[in-house]
Amino acid sequence: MSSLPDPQQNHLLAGLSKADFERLAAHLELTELRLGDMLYAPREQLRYAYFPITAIVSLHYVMENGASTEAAGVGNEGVLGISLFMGGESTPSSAVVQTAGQAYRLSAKVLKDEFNRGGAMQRLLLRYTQALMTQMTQTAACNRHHSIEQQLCRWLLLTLDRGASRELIMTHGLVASMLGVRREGITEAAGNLQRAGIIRYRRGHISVLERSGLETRACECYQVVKKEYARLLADAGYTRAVAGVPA
Amino acid sequence: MSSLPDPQQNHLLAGLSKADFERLAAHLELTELRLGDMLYAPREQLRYAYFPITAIVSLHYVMENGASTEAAGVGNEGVLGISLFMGGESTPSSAVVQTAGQAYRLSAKVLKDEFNRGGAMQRLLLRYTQALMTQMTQTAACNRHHSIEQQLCRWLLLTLDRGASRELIMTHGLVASMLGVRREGITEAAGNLQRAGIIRYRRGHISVLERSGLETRACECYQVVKKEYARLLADAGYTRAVAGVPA
DNA sequence: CCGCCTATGTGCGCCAGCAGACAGACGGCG
DNA sequence: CGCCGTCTGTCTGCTGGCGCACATAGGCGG
Repeated sequence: MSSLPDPQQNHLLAGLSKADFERLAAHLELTELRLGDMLYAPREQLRYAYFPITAIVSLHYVMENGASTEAAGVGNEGVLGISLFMGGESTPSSAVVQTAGQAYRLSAKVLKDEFNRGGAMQRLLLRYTQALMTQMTQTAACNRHHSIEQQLCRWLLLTLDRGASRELIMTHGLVASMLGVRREGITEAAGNLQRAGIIRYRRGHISVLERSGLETRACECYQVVKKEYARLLADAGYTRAVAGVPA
Repeated sequence: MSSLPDPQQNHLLAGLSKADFERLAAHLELTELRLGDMLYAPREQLRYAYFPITAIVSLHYVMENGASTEAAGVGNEGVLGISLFMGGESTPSSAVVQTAGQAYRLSAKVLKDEFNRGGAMQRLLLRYTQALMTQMTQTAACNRHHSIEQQLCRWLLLTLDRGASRELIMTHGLVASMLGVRREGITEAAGNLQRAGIIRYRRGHISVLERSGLETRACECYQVVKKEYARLLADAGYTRAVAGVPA
């Protein structure tokens, strides 16, 4: 049998003391998340919280006419199932797997009990939630004011920061549905980036060749979100994981 | 001397038990918020939390080039200063008074202490925060997909729900900066609504004549946000205050 | 009552991104 | 190896909202 991944590759779990972590460890169940899986449907009562290890999940809202937009993404820096401890138990938005991979899950009850102890886990979860709110605010502003190319760069950078490999398994159409734009818009923006030598792609794969090029072309939103995650989760191993955060 | 407004006009304060409320009451200070006051600047350490009574405050992000967008608004259903108990102590966005009025404020320390008691106040504040996140998500989606007129309708409705009078003290330019669009865009949308008899306005004032007209023209985002507030804050007097929430 | 500041109306030209329609190309599978 | 579904490239409009530049009009302060 293959060895299990270290749960502490998830920054929130890594931010716990040995004692806190071990209390939870026995309850963690490894799950494989496949591309496109819907972890939470709108208004559905949550049964588990998920701590991604290599998977990346997108929180997004789907409108009545089918159009959708991502409000935030969650990778190994965070957790899915905020509403369990916030008290709502569900949300109007859904959570869909954007990059297949592994995650540890915890039953709703265990997470809530741990939160209600009021210790380190509560503190980490709340700080993480605040970081998530920053990301949502920034997404709202970015949707309003920035070009598709800028947003694509921001999105790729955030995805890389979540520990994805340089080669994303991702079609233009899928990226488009994340950003809430047309597939053709992504094809065009990606074409520009490829011509500039910043990325390369082929049918369902996008490889980042020059991260710095993305940073140049991304809007300020990327840095704002990144810095805020670093500030709020400094003690959760985030700055260690994401190198080069300026003071 | 004039009598002070009842702090429990704020739904969060109204959701507390007598004992909980009275513990806080002694610390509440009435403040007058003037149009345009900046309660919190970006990255500034917060000193007070504010519980609006008649004032309405906008949480928004200002970009480097000066463009801005509101991510959410806060009125008597909520509180300003989330980051105090979430742990960040500040945010990258700012809080600016959108409708002048009164609010009670509480020092950062008192709020944090109360939150850390882990009682009803904690529960209310967290549920409120989740509602705020819903609003942010919806704003992100709305910014992407809906027309200026739809957004204007949504915005007016949310403002009315916060207990504003039918006559808002508000210029087109101010509304435009909230929604993050051009002033001319608001002039045009407002012109349409006025021609349809739904609103009337004159230099710096907007009166709502026919609320139902706004509801017809608003996008789904309004209902989603409204229902989610009602669901999450049912015990905070929200459903009492906002009549007609469908099951 | 006058003057001035600020809000509102409106008319450009412009462009990003939309909608829809294909053509071609890749690549997994039988 | 060949097929076919899916992904990508590219057209042709079209339109909502932008940026800019004014004209006009309220209404407050003096």
